[in-house]
Amino acid sequence: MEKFAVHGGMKRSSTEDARSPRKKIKLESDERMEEEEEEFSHPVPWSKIEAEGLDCDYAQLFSKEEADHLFKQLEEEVAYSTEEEAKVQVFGKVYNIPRKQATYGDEGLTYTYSGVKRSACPWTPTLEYIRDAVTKTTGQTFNFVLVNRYKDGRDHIGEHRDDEKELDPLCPIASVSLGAARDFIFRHRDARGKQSRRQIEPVKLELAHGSLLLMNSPTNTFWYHSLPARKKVSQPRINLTFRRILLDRKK
DNA sequence: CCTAATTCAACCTG
DNA sequence: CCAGGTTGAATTAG
Repeated sequence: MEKFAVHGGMKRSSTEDARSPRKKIKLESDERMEEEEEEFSHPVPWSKIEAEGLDCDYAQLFSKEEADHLFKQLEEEVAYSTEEEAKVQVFGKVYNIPRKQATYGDEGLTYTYSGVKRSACPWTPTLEYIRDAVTKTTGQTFNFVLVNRYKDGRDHIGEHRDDEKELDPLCPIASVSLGAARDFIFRHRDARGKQSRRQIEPVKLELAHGSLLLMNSPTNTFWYHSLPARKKVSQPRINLTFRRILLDRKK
């Protein structure tokens, strides 16, 4: 079978990379974090992940220490939907989703997940901090984040595309991983099903603690992705997918 | 008529 | 042969 895609390779940032140890994160409860100007560009080595119709960039955004701290903060701050609220109905059957979810974002934004519309909670300090770190390294801005928490290797998500109508199709989706490393698998839409006319290998990654995966257009048009169960994983993982949601044109 | 996310079973691999 | 991974089929209402 195919090896996992190689990390490290070409870089994307213009600067001469080199891991400058980044400043420690301090999240004092009432202190608004002001980022200094010198923090504006974070030079981070990127690896490019490419296939037909697939275009992703992967980087280690946070050091282990920073990522540990952020994980802890999120464990305290994030309020997930209850099992009751998160039930999903497909083909007439009701399921508990095998993970926990929360939605945060700018005021008034709503997110629809398999028919259920929920409004975004206001940003927490840690989520804002991470959002801004992503913006600094990518130049992209986001108004929404979907938080998924996988309590161990049995929690997972099946193959899907992030093709919700309300998403800005040209804005990349930025996926930040904290906690246990998990496999992440892309499959081309034409390579699925019994008599798929095309034989396209899946693209497999491992998403590390503190990493950032940018999924650029048109990846989501052609490729499904999943986070499969991994029985040997016993620790939790929190995934943040930052998105740009188009504002509803109110009539 | 079209669209849904998950479970499960069957097959594959080490 | 077992455990675990991978794939595809099944599943129903609005």
